[in-house]
Order: sequence, then C-alpha cells, then structure tokens
Amino acid sequence: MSVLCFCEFPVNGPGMQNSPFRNAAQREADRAEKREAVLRAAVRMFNERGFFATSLDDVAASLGISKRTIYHYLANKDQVLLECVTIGLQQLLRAAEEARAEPGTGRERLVKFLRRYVEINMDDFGICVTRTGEEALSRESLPRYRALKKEIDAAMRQMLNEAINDGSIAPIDIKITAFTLAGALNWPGRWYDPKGALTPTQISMAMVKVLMSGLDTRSE
Amino acid sequence: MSVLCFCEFPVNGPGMQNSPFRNAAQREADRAEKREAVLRAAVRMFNERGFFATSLDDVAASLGISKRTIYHYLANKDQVLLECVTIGLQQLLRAAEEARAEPGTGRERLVKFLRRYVEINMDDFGICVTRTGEEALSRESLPRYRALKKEIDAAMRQMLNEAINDGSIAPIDIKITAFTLAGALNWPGRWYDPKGALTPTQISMAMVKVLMSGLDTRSE
DNA sequence: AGCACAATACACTCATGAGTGCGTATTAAT
DNA sequence: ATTAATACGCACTCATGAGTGTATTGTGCT
Repeated sequence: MSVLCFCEFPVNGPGMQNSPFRNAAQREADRAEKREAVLRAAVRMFNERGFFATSLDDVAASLGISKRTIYHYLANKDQVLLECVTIGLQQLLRAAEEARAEPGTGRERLVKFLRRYVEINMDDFGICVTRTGEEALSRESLPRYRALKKEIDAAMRQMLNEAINDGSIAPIDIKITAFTLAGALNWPGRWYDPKGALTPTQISMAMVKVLMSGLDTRSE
Repeated sequence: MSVLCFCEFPVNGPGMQNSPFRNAAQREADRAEKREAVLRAAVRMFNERGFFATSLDDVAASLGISKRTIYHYLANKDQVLLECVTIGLQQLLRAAEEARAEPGTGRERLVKFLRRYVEINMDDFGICVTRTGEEALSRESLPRYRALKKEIDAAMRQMLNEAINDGSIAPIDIKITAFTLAGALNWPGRWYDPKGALTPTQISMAMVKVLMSGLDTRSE
C-alpha cells in the first residue's frame, strides 16, 4: 500500500500472532514506518513553507517528537530532502515504465504517461520535486538527483520518438517538445489546491488534451 | 536603455556640460543607477545560488562594497527580492499590453505575447520570477506579488478569450489553457543556459509552435 | 567658513537553526 | 538477572547571516 514500504515480511501477516513482542523483521518494519512518517511530515512542510523556511524542529514538533529523534532515522536535513525528491522522481520513473509496457500506439502510451505525470505532480512527493530547486540540495546529493531527472527526460523523449516513428503524432522537435511538456506538467505543483474545484484527474485530462491538440483550430 | 531608469532628466544630456559637479537631478540619477546595480548583482546571485543561499554580504562583495551600503539603497533583503520580481513581472505585463495593442487577429496577438513571455523568462529578472517561490517573500510583500501575477494571468485569459471569440483559435478551456501555457513558458527559467546552443528567439519560436499546433497529426 | 546631508565602512548584536554529547528508558538476547 | 542495543529527549555548541549604531569622508548649499 505504501510507496515507502520495502520490507519483505508483512507485519502481523498470515500465520503470525498479533503479539506485542516483535521480532527482528517486525522491528525493522517499525523503523521503516517511523522513517516514512518523518518523511511525510517533512515533505508536507517543505511544500507548504518551503525547504529553507522549514526547520527540523518544526517537523519534529508536528510529529510530537524531538529533533534528535529525526536524526535517529535520517543523517541530516539534506538527506531528508533527497529522500523526498527521490520518492517523487521514482514514481515518475515507474509511470514511464508502466506506460511503455502498455499496448497500443505510441500516442496512446504517451498520453497515458503524461496523464500520470501530472497526477504525480499533484501528490506530496511530486510537488516537492517541482518546488525544490537544485540549490536546496547539497553538492553530494545533486548527482543522484540529476541522474534521476535525466532518466525521466530520456524516457519522455524516447516515447515521443516512438510515437513519431509509428506516425501516431506529428513529427515535432523532440527536445523542445519534451521541455515544453515537462514545464506545463510540472507547473500544477505550484498552483494545485486539493481544496479547489478541480480534481487531479480532471486537471490531467484537460491539460493533456490541450497539449495534444494545441490551440489552433483543426482544419477538419 | 535601462529598464530601471525612470529619471526624467537625462544625465549629461543635450545642453548640459559633462561636468564633474552634479546637480540634484544628476545625483538622483546616480543613486538610481547604483540601486539598479545592486539589484542586478543580487538577481544574478539569486538565480545562480537561490535566494536563501545568497547573503547580502555576498552580493555586496561581488560589487566591491560593504553590506551596509546595500542597506543605504534598499530597506532589507525582502525588498531586494520584491524589487527584482516586480521588475520581471512588470516586463511581462508590458509585453501583454503591447501585444494587445497590436493589429491582427486574436491569435496573432496571442502568439506575439507568448513569444515575448518566454523571452522575458530567460532574462535575469524574469528567471528570478519563475525560480522564486512564494515562501521567499515576506507576508507584507506577498500581496503586491500576487496582485501582479493575477494581472498577468488575467491578461493572458483575456487574450485567449478574444482569440476564441474572433475564431482564430479553437474554443478551448481558458482556465486550464492559461495554466498550461504559463507552466510551459515559465519552465525555461529553470533550464535555459545562455551558453547553450539554442538562442532565446529559437526557443521561443519552437515552444510557441508546439503549443499552438499540439502534438497530434493535423488532418489536412 | 560652516552647515547639512549623502555615501560608505567597520564592527557589533542578535536570532535562528543545524547538528551533537550524553543521559535515560525500554526491550531483546544470553 | 545482566548485558547490549535501540529509541528518544534535554540541553548544548556553533556557524551564519540579517540588520544596526556610529564614525568618517566628501560634496553641495548659503
């Protein structure tokens, strides 16, 4: 269920008593869960107030724990941010892989990807990616971040390429188009309001439609 | 020549000796020039390292002056940022006004505006607008900033509306389209590299073309 | 000459927030 | 029961950077 839960052994799963005494695997799961809770609390605050305006003291307070405890699960503030954006980027990457595995024309796969892309960008971790400038990351974290971004960009370009090759979209400039799409689809991270009238699904459908059709009148 | 020079009296203009003794108007112009220099230096650093990672000591050092001098021309760091983004936003606003004053169809005016919009977003002050999140501004500055943004958004929507009404573009959803365009056109502020292969003009032409035509194959 | 003010610097205060040393409690392993 | 390890908090250090009090110099005004 959770994006962050990588543990192999389900806590209190089948064949296990719901016991207050936890074995090694369960304790590891507990730890992962707490770590995730920290990241969730952090990313919400980062998105709301910005990374620099958020102190780890604030994050800790929102969880009713002390800052020292956060440092038990994460090395430093930089790592907190890196984990957050990595989760967001990995979701995007997974969306690309899933879309490319689908049947249909290149255009259909592309549309699937773009829609999912916008939706992820309206999710906590996705928002964090679009709102976080490179300045926020440390010199050490930057390469990982850039590498992931590059992978996503490459996936986008490849899908554009495939769609052009099978004739399902027009033969446009791939590089510029990829930037244009990315910009348009990242932007909701800045203005999307969960309490607003439009749902993420509505927004993603409408935006992708605009991008696919363009503004010009169709000649048919 | 300069965007920032609002002085009415040209320094050492016609009918004036180029004298080392400066009158009141000239001294005011000097002051404005220095103030502008501070803003320029600041905006470059903000764009390069980010607002929070830039100290006014750094900005001062880059100009060979002391931080105290900056405070002679600007009240505080918040005002430095507000001035920078205001300049950028005002350029966008002016672009909107100019485009709307042009002859031609709604589509032609819109295209003119969009092209100029991208170009401004690859300029120092424009970049600052797109890279600066609302978190960076103080509670007092935010209203001014938001008001300007809203004006630009309104101008964009009005132009879309006019173009739809005169039939020169397709009848699309104005709100979503405005967001989509803004996002796509703001994004270059994040990736544009003055030392890159593409010039701002090339980028703006290509991006606007993609947005107007869309990715779909045209039926004609 | 003498006053007023603009321009600029030096050196300071002060708050904030990242990261840490150490002490304590709870649980697991032997 | 004792030991080891994990979890957590309190209170601290320390750097950084925004903003200021005050002194100094230069220039225009009368």
